[in-house]
Amino acid sequence: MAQGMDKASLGELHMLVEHVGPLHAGDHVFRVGDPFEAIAAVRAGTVKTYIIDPGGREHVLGFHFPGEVIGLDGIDGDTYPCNAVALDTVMLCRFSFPKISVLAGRLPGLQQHLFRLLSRDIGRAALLSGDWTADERMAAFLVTMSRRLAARGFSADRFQLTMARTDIANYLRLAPETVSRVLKRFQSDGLLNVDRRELEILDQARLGALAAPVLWKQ
Amino acid sequence: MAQGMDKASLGELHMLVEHVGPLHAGDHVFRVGDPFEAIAAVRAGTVKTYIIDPGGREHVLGFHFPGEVIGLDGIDGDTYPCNAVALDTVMLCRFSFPKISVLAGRLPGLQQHLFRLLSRDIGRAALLSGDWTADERMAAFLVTMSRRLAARGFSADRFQLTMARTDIANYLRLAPETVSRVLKRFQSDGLLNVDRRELEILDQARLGALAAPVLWKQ
DNA sequence: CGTTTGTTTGAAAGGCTTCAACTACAGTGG
DNA sequence: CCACTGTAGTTGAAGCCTTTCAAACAAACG
Repeated sequence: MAQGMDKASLGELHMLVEHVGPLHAGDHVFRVGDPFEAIAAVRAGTVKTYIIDPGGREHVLGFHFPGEVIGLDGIDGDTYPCNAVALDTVMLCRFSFPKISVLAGRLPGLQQHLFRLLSRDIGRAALLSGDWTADERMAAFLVTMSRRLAARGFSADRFQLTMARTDIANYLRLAPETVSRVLKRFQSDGLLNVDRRELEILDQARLGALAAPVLWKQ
Repeated sequence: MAQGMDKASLGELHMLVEHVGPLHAGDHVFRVGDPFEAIAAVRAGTVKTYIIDPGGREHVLGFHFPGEVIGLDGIDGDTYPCNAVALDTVMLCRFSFPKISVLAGRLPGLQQHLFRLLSRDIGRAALLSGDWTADERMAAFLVTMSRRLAARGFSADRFQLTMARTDIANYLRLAPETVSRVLKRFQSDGLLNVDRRELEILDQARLGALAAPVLWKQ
């Protein structure tokens, strides 16, 4: 959150940061309809955002790793439009939105940063759209996760699938059975090793090639 | 663009508006890689935004009708990430983004309006995602188009499909043949009449019911 | 009037889902 | 420590929807 801002500005930012946590698996950060008051940055753990449609089916909107921001889609409205739940042990920083919004009026750097965060999310949603094959979706999911974790200092080749297969399926708009089958085939093709929720990517190059049609924009 | 703003503010806004047009079918508003300088509001006609993937396939990102804003996704970066082309005779208002951005720092109402515009687009992209059937997609497309046109004073029941079948197909991630077949079936089911690009919705209720699973969020 | 582009129609093929059953694991209480 | 129970994950077979391929057709344009 510190880009184009001087030290004094950062000082002001610290004034409106509230540290939250630890939350445990299953704890909710916010729920649909909760009054929108703050956005939050994940400091540790994984947060899943999702909605339940009228038919009772769950749609996973995204997974959020350390360094990433949740709650941005609440800005257009006075309540959160989705649920956010911790998948493991989670630490957060809450930023009061009214306060940050006022501050943004005085700090062009902050305003621009917020504009950019919002604008970026418009594009990110496009990952899901498109009629990709199950293989392409899964590869793109794994490559994206690997990159995002690596950007935060974690291993790009070994990490945990902190979410259930069902969550992955709901995120990728696939049946859980398909997720299972694709992962198995990827393993027998030597692309990766997967044991329960432990994942090791063996061939980033080939996996990236599979994901390429989906990720060419990023 | 006038919400929570007083007359003096509106006066300032008029200072940075530039009227553009008329553009004719096939004329581009901007192209991928053009320097991002402005957002634009459609005053008349239809604008299609799209990208060409490395395989040469066109992906239609959206259609934009009078009263709607294009170019927002350029904010995160210094060039436009997509192409915008006129589908018929188009009139535009250009808003210089650097200027509007500075002004937003002084007008909290404008800043909030921009935040909301951006935030809303994050959600809108979700229309495409989801693994809906061809019928559901087409119904949602027609209902959404009808509503948006009606919101601007046009007829909700009779309007022109200003875009080609191929464009609709690329937008809905369907084959053009499927678009053709679905429209034909809708017609023989008494949902609508379609003659070339002229469309009349005969049964908004049933069409809305078909689209409901896709549109329940809006 | 011929050519090009866009649209429609038909038949076959493919990929994912659905349904059903089975397996593995974690937590619980005996 | 071990059986038990419930949840999560895996595996197999059948079915369905959309795509693909191919061709006919219509409209627009020179």
